[in-house]
Amino acid sequence: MNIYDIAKLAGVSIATVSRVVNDSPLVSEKTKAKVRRVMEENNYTPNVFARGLGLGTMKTIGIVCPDVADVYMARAVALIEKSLRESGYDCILQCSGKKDPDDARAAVTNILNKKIDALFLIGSFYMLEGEDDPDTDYIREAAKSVPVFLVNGYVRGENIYGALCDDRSATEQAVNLLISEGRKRILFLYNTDSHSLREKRQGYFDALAAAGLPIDESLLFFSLGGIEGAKHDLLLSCPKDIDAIFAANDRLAVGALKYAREAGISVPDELSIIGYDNSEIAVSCDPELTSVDSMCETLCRININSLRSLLQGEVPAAKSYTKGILVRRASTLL
Amino acid sequence: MNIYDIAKLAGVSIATVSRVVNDSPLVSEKTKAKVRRVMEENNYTPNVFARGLGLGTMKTIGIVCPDVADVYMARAVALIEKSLRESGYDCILQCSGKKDPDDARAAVTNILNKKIDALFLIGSFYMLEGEDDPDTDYIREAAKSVPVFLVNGYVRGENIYGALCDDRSATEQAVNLLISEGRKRILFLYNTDSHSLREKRQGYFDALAAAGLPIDESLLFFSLGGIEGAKHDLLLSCPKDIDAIFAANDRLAVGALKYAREAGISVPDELSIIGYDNSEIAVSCDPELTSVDSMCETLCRININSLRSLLQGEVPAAKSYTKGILVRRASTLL
DNA sequence: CTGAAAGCGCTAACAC
DNA sequence: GTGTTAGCGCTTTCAG
Repeated sequence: MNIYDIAKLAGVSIATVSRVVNDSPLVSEKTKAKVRRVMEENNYTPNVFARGLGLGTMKTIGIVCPDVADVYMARAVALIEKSLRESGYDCILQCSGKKDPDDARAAVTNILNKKIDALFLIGSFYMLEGEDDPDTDYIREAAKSVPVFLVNGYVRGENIYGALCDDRSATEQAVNLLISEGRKRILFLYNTDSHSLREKRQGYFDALAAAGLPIDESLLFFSLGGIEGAKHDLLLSCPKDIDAIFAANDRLAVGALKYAREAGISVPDELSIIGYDNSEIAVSCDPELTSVDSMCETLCRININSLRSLLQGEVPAAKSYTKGILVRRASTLL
Repeated sequence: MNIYDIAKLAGVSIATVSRVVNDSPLVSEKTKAKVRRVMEENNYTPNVFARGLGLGTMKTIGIVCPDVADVYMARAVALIEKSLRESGYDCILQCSGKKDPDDARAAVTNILNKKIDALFLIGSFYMLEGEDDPDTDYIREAAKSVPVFLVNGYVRGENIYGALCDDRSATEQAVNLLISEGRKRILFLYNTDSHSLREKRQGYFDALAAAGLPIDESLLFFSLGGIEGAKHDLLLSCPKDIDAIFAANDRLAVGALKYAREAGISVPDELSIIGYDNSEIAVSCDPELTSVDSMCETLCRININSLRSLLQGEVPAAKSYTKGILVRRASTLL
């Protein structure tokens, strides 16, 4: 059932049917009604490919992220998908993997071929070494064909928009809290090297410096493998004299909590722990963990609004910030 | 830059270019190389819409689920996306919402218009009252145009495939464990009414019956609102004489754990708790919870394999089962 | 307000 | 091996 069939059945030309489909004001209400009836009777829907060919768009947006199974990204995808669907867009999702930046490039190249109308990149992973890193040139390249939106990231370039959580100051704030509780030997626990991580580390340094505390490289603790991995690694080689842990994500923080339990260290009396992301596992554990909310939804929303502005011919800000919020729970003292 | 441009630049006809694009054996290696070079120099990629129009497919598969922000579905989407990408398919994702079955219908209708090559439905939500529920007719309707695959679900019909976790027997097994530990007043804690839930409830009844324990309607405890909600509701009105809780998902189980902590009930000494889904929060809490692994990945994989078989002209089984696995941890006694 | 006809860029049957 | 050409189903001038 195509536009010709409908035209024939309705006794009009295909041009008229097309106009009805697109709700053009150039058609009389009468013929509109007639054509609509025929379309419904045959439950006709226009062929999206043909439509795409003619129009050059199928109203889809591309979402690329390292891994949807990650709760943070899943939340972002869910929100973006929902919002953009309300504006009539479908979403093509592509997970690019968490390791190799080259895979990111391949993913972007691939999804661009789908002639999407906009591209969302989720996670600071795509930011690499900073806003001007030449390794992100593929993003600038992509931006030549569609607007690109970074959720918790920004890359300088024409037609590129991004929103960032100020991880640096949020971390500084979190570490300040620990310091204000009298903590002096604060472990920085992390498991990746992303832009976001570097910002957190810097915030950690900032807080220490402001308090006149020494920066001790041995307090930067790297551990892969999630909850179990962190627990295991800490049991193996955590410096014994620490009195607090700032973890770059909640999974690590829970691992730290389990380490403390197993090592017979009481939390928060002997050891304070702060996590990051304010995810469900931060409230599943016991004691519940203080955690920094990295404002995933807010970042998504900023980008979505930028896209909406763009569609209306307005020019949105290229780069926006939001503050992380420290959500305080039992595992810090005060 | 289209096929005509490339043809001109390479000094061949568009047919030849098309053949090169599709790696047809009918072209000499020499001209193939020449055309390829021109394509690369201009980094030409064929227009997917035109291709779709001619071929009737753009090699995309549709994934519909109630909510990707849910960890279970996120895992499923991640796996399906990854596997099918390896086979050259892109994925369109659409979240249909968790409440209204009509939204599911709308989502399916919408995504079908995209001329997808297959449809995945994630979650037993879509199964409604059973395999033959007329309210799932829209799925049978969809199956007339593309094969439909249900992850943890099945609907009887031509061209419909599904894989289910045997939630009934897994639950029975879990409740049996509780009974074998001497528990007699076992609360059944739940928050939805899906096919899967009904199976769990039945498994719960089975275990009680087999052990000669009475079925007490007051032990069926409904609670919305996740961890906090469950804790709150239990504090308010949990029967005082229970000695175990079987929770239909880990979130509820953790809520139960928090309830016990707050009510001063020791786990597992006075109260055993078993969760469902074997998710990360079941190992974030303390004590870690025994939980049933509902085999999300396995169910996805079965469906993916069915699709692959179908593409090769084989006829896969319409309905498959997998067993849930009881993962035992500290919160049960033995 | 409506219709005729020229694309949109590609595939595939058919010639050579 | 390669080229010609007729669609695929829709949008959009351009006429009327």
